[in-house]
Amino acid sequence: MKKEINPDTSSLKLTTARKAILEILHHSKHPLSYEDIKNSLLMDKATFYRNIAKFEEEGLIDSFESSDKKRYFELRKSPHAHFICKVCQKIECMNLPCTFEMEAYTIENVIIKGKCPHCR
Amino acid sequence: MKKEINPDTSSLKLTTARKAILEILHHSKHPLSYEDIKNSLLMDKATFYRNIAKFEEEGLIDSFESSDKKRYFELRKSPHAHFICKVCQKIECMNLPCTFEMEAYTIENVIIKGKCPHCR
DNA sequence: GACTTAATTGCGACTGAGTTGCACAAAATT
DNA sequence: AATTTTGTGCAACTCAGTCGCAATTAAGTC
Ligand SMILES: [Mn+2]
Ligand SMILES: [Mn+2]
Ligand SMILES: [Zn+2]
Ligand SMILES: [Zn+2]
Repeated sequence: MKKEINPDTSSLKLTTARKAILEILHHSKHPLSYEDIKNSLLMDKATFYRNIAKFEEEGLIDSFESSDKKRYFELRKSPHAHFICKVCQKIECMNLPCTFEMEAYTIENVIIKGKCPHCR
Repeated sequence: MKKEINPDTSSLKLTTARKAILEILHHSKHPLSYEDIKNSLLMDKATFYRNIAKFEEEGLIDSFESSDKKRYFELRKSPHAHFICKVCQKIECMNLPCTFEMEAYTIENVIIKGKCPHCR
């Protein structure tokens, strides 16, 4: 029997490396960078980034760049904005709907930067 | 007579390099990266980035990172969000107020990513 | 104007997150 | 089992941005 991550749409094999990445993202309350998790990973960083790219193509995860020049990854869930503190760099998932009146645009990602309650 | 960029708060000398950067930013309708303007600049890129850092300390300009891993700069004006198209990478200043209910947070920057009217 | 000095600059070397080429390994297909 | 496709480790690479340092320049004082 073929083991796949998303049998309906995907042709990705469910490898040890992929399971490890998805497992870690699954257990995190906020987006993570490669730096954040490299010590928990046995795979090479090229493998990590290549799998991240595949996951993103499949719509399994989302990512964005922070002000620290790193990319942050999380499993795709219901759309929500992210807050990045410019002082402590902490990233938080914000569960406010924040609708914009931008008819002609497709919004995929909202990032709010500023100072968190601790840092201001 | 002392020539300063912002006589009240700044100790920055008004050099040719600084005038050139501010002049270019002043005439742009949207944020620019170093890449965007390097051909119009005579200064070294180290000089450019060092001056950008000073301007930012002084609150003269704002910046943010796009998905293309470049930083974009613009003169500080009335607060507004930016839209970045994930397909064509075009950056637009959005003049919608978009208020969030985030009492304890200080919002300095809002970036919306998605697909622009042309690309979706 | 000429003199002084701290701020600014150009240059080249460096950094570090992310990417790529390639040969080898593991699945899947026949 | 042989072939084809997909995934992996390793090392080399890319490229926006940074840094150390010696040379230059803006601005204050005479
Ligand atoms: Mn989130
Ligand atoms: Mn703007
Ligand atoms: Zn903070
Ligand atoms: Zn577009």
